[in-house]
Amino acid sequence: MSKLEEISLKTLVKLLRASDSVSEDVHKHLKDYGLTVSQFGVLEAIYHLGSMSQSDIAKKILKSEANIVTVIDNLEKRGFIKRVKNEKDRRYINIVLTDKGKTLIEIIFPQHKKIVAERFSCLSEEEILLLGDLCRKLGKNMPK
Amino acid sequence: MSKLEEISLKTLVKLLRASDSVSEDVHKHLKDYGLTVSQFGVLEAIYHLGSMSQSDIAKKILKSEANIVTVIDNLEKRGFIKRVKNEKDRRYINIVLTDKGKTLIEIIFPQHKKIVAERFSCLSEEEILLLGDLCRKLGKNMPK
DNA sequence: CTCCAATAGTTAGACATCTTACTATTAAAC
DNA sequence: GTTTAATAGTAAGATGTCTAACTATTGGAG
Repeated sequence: MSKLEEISLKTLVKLLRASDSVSEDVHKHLKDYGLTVSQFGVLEAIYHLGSMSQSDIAKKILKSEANIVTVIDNLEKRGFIKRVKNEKDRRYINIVLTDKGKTLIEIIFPQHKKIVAERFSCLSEEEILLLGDLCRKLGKNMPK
Repeated sequence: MSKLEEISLKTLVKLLRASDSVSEDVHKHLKDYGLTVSQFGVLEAIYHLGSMSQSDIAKKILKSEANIVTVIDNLEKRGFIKRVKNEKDRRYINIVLTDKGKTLIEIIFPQHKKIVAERFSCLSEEEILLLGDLCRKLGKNMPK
């Protein structure tokens, strides 16, 4: 086995495990609010970026269109978001945060920030930046 | 928002996206063989480490005990592994690779290595090692 | 020795997500 | 303009995974 293949394989395992472990830790508290990771992703996206269509959301949180329908359905049932038809192009539906949804995300997000920072505190600031940089190089369609 | 919180959040997003993107790319070819990622993980684990119990496998591939039962069921149905009762401690079941399973993994694994190395080729050797190191620091129960 | 706690595995039921096929709407080609 | 292709969203069905409750087996405390 070539050396590059070997270190790539080992790094793959570490990357996937680190990602799993971090994701589990930082999303655990969502259960207290009955939210899935995807539901939180939707609320967070429209809270920070404003209302957008379902397909935009799908791209944003990397889930299939069909799945987003279910996620939005469930958030809508609980009154955290609402669907608003776009009158200019009636194919589009804008997903809008309700007051109830805004209240919720404003409770959860500060906790989330703290938990994430805590989880990354085993790395120095330089290491966190470096890790982000390497992930950006490795990923596709990455945020800046 | 504190600076450390901010860079931690951004790095979290990059880590999860990179991991998703890489995982999708390097596991795509498994569908050609009708294998799920978990099924491949089981075959690969017992191919390289020898037969082990279901609970060992669960720890190894980071899935729940209950899920491993299903994964093993499906691999067994297709004749890639078999269950062998451990006679010394009858609570344990050893999962053993069959000849058919060995043939399969010996076809898939070399392809897998190549695909992974190819996927990491946007990074230099030093960067891959560095990424692995940072992930190891960040994760829990990480391989060396 | 007996009983209790821990461990390995299984089953049932729930849920998130995926793929595929479908409808509705818009844009583009001719 | 009419037809055709592309896009947004939905519905149906399948699958992978989870939690919780259960059985079987083993080890340890008294």
